[in-house]
Amino acid sequence: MRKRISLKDIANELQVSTAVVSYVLNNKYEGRISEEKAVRIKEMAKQLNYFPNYIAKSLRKYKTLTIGLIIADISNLFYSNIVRYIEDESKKHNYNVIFGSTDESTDKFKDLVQVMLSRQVDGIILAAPKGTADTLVYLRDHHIPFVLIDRYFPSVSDINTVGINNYQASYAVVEHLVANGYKKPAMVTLSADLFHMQERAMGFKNASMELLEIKSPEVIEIKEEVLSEEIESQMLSLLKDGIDLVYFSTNKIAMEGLAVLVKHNIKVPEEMGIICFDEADAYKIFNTSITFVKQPLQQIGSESVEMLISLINGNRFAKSIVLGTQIIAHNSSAPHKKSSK
Amino acid sequence: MRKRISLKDIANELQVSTAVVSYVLNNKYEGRISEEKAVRIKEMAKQLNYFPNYIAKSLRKYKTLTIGLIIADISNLFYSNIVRYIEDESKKHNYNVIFGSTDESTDKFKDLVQVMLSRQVDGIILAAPKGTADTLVYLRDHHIPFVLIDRYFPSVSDINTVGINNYQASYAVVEHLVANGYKKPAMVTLSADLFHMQERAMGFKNASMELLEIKSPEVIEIKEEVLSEEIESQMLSLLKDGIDLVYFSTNKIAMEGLAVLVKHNIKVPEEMGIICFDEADAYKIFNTSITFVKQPLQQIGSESVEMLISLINGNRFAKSIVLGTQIIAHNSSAPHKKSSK
DNA sequence: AGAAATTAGTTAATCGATTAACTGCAATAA
DNA sequence: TTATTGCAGTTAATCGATTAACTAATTTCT
Repeated sequence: MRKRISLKDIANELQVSTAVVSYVLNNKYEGRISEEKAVRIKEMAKQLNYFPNYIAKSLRKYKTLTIGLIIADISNLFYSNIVRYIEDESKKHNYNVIFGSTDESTDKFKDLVQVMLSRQVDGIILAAPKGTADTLVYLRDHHIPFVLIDRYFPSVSDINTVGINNYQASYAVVEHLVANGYKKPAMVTLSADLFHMQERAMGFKNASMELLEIKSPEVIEIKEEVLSEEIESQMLSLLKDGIDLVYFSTNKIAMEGLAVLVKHNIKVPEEMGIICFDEADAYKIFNTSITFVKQPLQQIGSESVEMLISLINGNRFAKSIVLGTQIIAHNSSAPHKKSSK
Repeated sequence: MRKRISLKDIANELQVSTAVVSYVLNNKYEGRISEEKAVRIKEMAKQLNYFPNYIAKSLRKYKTLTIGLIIADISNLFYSNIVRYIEDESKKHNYNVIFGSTDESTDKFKDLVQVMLSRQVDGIILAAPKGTADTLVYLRDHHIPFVLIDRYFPSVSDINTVGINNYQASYAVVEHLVANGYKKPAMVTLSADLFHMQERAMGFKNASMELLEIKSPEVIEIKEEVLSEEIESQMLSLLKDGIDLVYFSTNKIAMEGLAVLVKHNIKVPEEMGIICFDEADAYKIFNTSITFVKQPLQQIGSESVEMLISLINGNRFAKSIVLGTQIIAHNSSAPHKKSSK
């Protein structure tokens, strides 16, 4: 089948040992091998179309130049974007990426970690699902380089993370909507098992209480599995209750929620203001331009790769990077009709 | 750092050779090793938390259980969906996926192929960009298992492909629009370097000529780099020219095109009917439900993996799988006002 | 009883590349 | 002249797992 050229082939061809060939092709031959021979070896390598066997290299060097990437779902817009940035940054450092999706399943996650380790990845970037603190502790205690992205596990100390300040992001959303005259906002979110989602909700709640003096801010939690069935009635009842702006906590929820507005021909922002978490190309086909919270996806990607590589290279200092978010204001949260200066 | 348990550790612990341990843990010990010893080895393996080193396994067995996946862009909806199906199917067969994006660049593609080969992937699933026929020939002639998806290279024979009939898909689009009373359709597509895109356009052209007796069917080609700038004027001039339906040839174009319709408040389908290629979750936030051509993404994913694995396992018969598409009819191409029975 | 077969293992080469430690030889220094 | 240094390589162990070929003891068959 596939008979690739090995160091030995080059060595045989030129009647030298494999050692010289290895030295030369790795440019570690100064003061060892004559320039003349080095040149001939390089030429022969090119002529035979030699490419090193990374598997053999890896076995010997204990480095695979491979990063494991574990996310919730590669087909999810948010992740596929981050993944692209991680891919690009990894390539810059000559690393490859092997990935897997958890679908937020603890079991799948643990399997994936084990698979990655069996394949001797040099490190792992992961968005861990709930209930996996023990795995993170295991990785940490075994000094396996990893970076937690997007998520937080406050119960696990001394780990490396890259993410955003979800509390603050939501707080800023409320500040924005208050500034634009909205008085009765609601948040629609997924049933919050994950800490960062809880933070996102807390930011909204606290800001609503503090800035709008709402005693019990409206936060609707919907289970992911029944999202598309339940969101319609929930949205309609929010409208009936006089909610003047809805804040969707993720892209996916936003799509479903906006679909309800379209279906019932609810005017945005006149009847209901809208703010979404995360950017989407698709927002532009909605009839009103959408205000959204923009996460620095590229930075999350590049910082996490850099951090991981620094860990791989022996850095032992736990570090958390918290990146800022931006509110990109558009018409869906434009100054409210009922507002008055 | 990371000191993983090896076969040797288990062997030392039990004062046996590594061979027995290997035999036992691979369940190849019937008639070789006593059941009693086998049990003790398995227990010890569990106790020491042994996991095999796949790098060593790979080097020895010439199999990495890894599939290389090369696509245009992982952050593109179409690919991220396919990738997810490929991931799932691969996992079923105990394969892992290592991937890379080409951005339709010939150089990046060739680099990626070389990287994959250096990493000794067992096979490659690829959506090759234009100008890479030579690489495909190289792979074919070196008997490196690979499956071409989505794209076609008619100049390269005897290769394995999984895709759809683009010509037919477009032809069916025209049949549909004719049945609904549209008379003057246009197609908006990307500048067509790629054969499958040319096919998509040809299907539209020929069907328009044959079914609508249009002498020179309107096919607007836009370069990807200037898509968002140019599409607006193009769409408006189509409207002015009395075009009654626009057929977008990809998801990305559709998003941009629909955005123009929203911006100018053009009524769909009254002023202009719409048909898109490919599904998108986001269509539901458009003010009219969208008619689209549905590709069998899951099948493309699973068939390509199965085909690749069959090649890896020694199958040498070139095979092309052409999957059917469906038109999912919605309001954006509903019977036209000017139409009459 | 002696040959053949079965059982229960061991030995050692191998996959491809790396690299510490060594060998000769020539040139330079003391 | 002898010792030291530099040059140009080679040798062989190693990474971890696999597996063909072997050994040695016991059992079965005729």
